[in-house]
Amino acid sequence: MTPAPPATPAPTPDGMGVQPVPPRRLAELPSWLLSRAAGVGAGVVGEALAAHGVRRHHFSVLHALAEGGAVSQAELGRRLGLDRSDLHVVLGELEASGLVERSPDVHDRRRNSVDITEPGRARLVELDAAVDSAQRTLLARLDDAERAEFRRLLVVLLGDSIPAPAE
Amino acid sequence: MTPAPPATPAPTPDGMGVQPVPPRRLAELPSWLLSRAAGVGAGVVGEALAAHGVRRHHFSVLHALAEGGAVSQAELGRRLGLDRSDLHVVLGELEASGLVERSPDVHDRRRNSVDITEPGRARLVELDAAVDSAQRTLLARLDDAERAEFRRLLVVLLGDSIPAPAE
DNA sequence: TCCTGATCGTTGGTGACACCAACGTTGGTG
DNA sequence: CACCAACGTTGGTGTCACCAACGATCAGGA
Repeated sequence: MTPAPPATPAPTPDGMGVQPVPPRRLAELPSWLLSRAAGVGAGVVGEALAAHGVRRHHFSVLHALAEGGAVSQAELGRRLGLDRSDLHVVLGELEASGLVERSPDVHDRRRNSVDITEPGRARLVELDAAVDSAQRTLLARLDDAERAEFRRLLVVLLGDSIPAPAE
Repeated sequence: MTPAPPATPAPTPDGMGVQPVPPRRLAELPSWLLSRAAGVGAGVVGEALAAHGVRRHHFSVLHALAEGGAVSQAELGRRLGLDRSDLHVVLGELEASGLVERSPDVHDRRRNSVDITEPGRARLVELDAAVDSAQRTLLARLDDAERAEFRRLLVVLLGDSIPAPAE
């Protein structure tokens, strides 16, 4: 297929506005498309969250705590696929904002028990709405059936590499 | 929707090996799944390329040049959705490796005409093989029909936001 | 009991990638 | 000529992923 058109012999004044076309080979690569789509997704979601003063990791942490209750930092990192060191910073910021609480674990003094606060839950409600809106923006070009199938394929593709790609 | 299951009352000894489970809410978010999948893709592709001494941007640039012929740096950036400044670095590395050539544009002295070299084309053959292999790894859990549909959905989702999400 | 190894939180660093601001140079236009 | 746009370049910021090391703590076996 594609007998390889001998490279645009067209003059292509280079600067003009035919609109930029990526190399065909890249536009066919699943990994490239995936990276682009993820970039768009991170953009719209990040923007939506930034309007409420948080980043994506903060949102993830708040949800993990809201759903799973108080856990240690290490366990939190395991569930979200986040490195302990990165989590340390995120938790510091969340704690400074009063959205989470860190308290020493009475059963194991190595651990910090982290939990979401009431202000954290309140903030999470706003964030959820913003993120849902961002999802709609992201998936705007897909109909309902396509959205469902898209999500299904992503889940299948990821398989057990959720949440931590690292072995 | 989602009447909010009252948070796992299960004790969950926290440290134990049930395998980390991300919050349900996140596992349903298309943007989150997308980000994860893109991370996995970037991982396998990046690893494959690193074995040949290049990163993903180098691969993109080489392909753009191989398909489109010599172009200016700015036009290259437009086609690939890369910032001029980032491209500057990438081109410097590629030129140092002898895979591309920069020469002043005779018709417009502002521009550099960038083209791929013969060693560049040779390297690209290796890179293509490695990247194809990485795609197979990435899509291993999807059958042929699913892979086609997955790619189609990505293209539809991206719409005209290829290659530059930035307006 | 003591020793050993694993886990915890913390600190500090690296690399890839996206994006932005500014500069001097050059081209095109009024 | 004066002006603005585009070019390549330099230098910076922010997000995210990942890694190495430290002291403190816990659990298990000798």
